[in-house]
Amino acid sequence: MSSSLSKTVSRVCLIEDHQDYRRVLQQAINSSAHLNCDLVFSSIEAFSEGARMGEKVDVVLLDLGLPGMHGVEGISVIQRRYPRAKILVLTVYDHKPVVLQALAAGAGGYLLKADRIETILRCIDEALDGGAPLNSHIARMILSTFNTVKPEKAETDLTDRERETLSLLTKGLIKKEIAEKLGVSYHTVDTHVRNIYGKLQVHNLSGAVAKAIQLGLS
Amino acid sequence: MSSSLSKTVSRVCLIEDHQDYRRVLQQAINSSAHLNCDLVFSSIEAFSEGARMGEKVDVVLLDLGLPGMHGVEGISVIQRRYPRAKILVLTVYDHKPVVLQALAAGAGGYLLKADRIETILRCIDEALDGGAPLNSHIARMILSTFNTVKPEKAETDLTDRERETLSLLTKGLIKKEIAEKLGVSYHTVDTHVRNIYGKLQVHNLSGAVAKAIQLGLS
DNA sequence: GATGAAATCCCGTGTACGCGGGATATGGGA
DNA sequence: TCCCATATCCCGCGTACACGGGATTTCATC
Repeated sequence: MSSSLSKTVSRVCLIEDHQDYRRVLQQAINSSAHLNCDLVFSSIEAFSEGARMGEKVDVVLLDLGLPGMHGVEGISVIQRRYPRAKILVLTVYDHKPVVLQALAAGAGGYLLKADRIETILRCIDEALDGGAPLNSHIARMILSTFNTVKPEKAETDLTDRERETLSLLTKGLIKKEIAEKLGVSYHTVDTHVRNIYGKLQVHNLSGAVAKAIQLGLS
Repeated sequence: MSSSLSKTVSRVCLIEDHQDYRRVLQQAINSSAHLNCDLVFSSIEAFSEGARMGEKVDVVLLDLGLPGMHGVEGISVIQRRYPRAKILVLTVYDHKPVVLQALAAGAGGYLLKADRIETILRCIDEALDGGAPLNSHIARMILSTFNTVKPEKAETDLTDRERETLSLLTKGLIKKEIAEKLGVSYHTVDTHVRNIYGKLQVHNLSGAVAKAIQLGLS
């Protein structure tokens, strides 16, 4: 019904190694009147060879788990080739580190293969409309990174002075500097640090600093 | 068609000061067979008086811009009263600080009043289903906070070996242990660490570990 | 084949740290 | 009132670290 609106047809690029899924998705996209998908690749390497700069591409659907270069690294490759395209990750991976890496790399959305085809099409439209489509569970995962600033306070029964000392350690100060800053002797700081070791179950500064930051005590 | 499924009816609480919008929304929710909305308030204060602990409430739709206590602070009030309820912000505010504050406070989703009523109903279902419904533009805003976390990748030009060494340092290992783990001599590790100091512009292990974790090199 | 970056190895010196032992003072709770 | 956690201070020993000098090998790129 909208073939006359050829000006508003958006072009989708698909990078996916599973032949069957790729074909189904491509057909579904092409059956959408305002979408066109004639650029399909099965790896980042194939994309690098086949995709030409300056082509009009609006949305790239990118699988992670590809043979060869992993998708997360591929995001920057795609961005260089198609600076104006929205890159939507479409994968089975729902593990936090991967998700956050992909988003940090510049993904404009994150969908899961468990999503229905119609949902994916709707998300493409959402991306074209300036949005950032996210699978519900991915969205929840992202929100959880905002709340989890205070995860476990059970182990964190440090005293005020210990907390203060630890905070300065995470800034790279040495004990002597901390002593001066807090207006106490080196030995005091040393004792605090020892107590911190006991409570955090570490036995050197590196470990204490690592735990401190990971527990959000910085 | 599902009034017989009364067991699966979910209860929605609505906190909104605009009378008209509140009424329209309440009616729309109640016209949904599996949703029920008989708890409506026009401010956090009214909510505090009227809402009783222990009530079955699955979703709270919360306006920000309320008279009296601002919605963002209200989130924790609601959480204390209904610890198991999902709190969905529904407002006109789309400014980044407000959004991030609300999410950090524990909001389980963020919708805009510009969204259509049907969209809002769908988002309620999404929240009930364990998801985190976000308005497209809000989602995009959140993603943008991930991209801007990577300002200086110029400093992060560590070699593979240096990265590996740094990673083990963040686990609390000492140089000797790292040497054994990597199958090299202590001196090699020592050199790597020196180079890391130069590249990260620190001069002790604590500082290196702190920078590593903060830059996401762990 | 030269260049250079990366990874590997080594020595020596001075300093900071880890930890074993202490001690004193304060303040709140049993 | 006594006890205990907290915060403060001190000594000494052995070890790990920081940093100044070196060096060789590999490997890709020019």
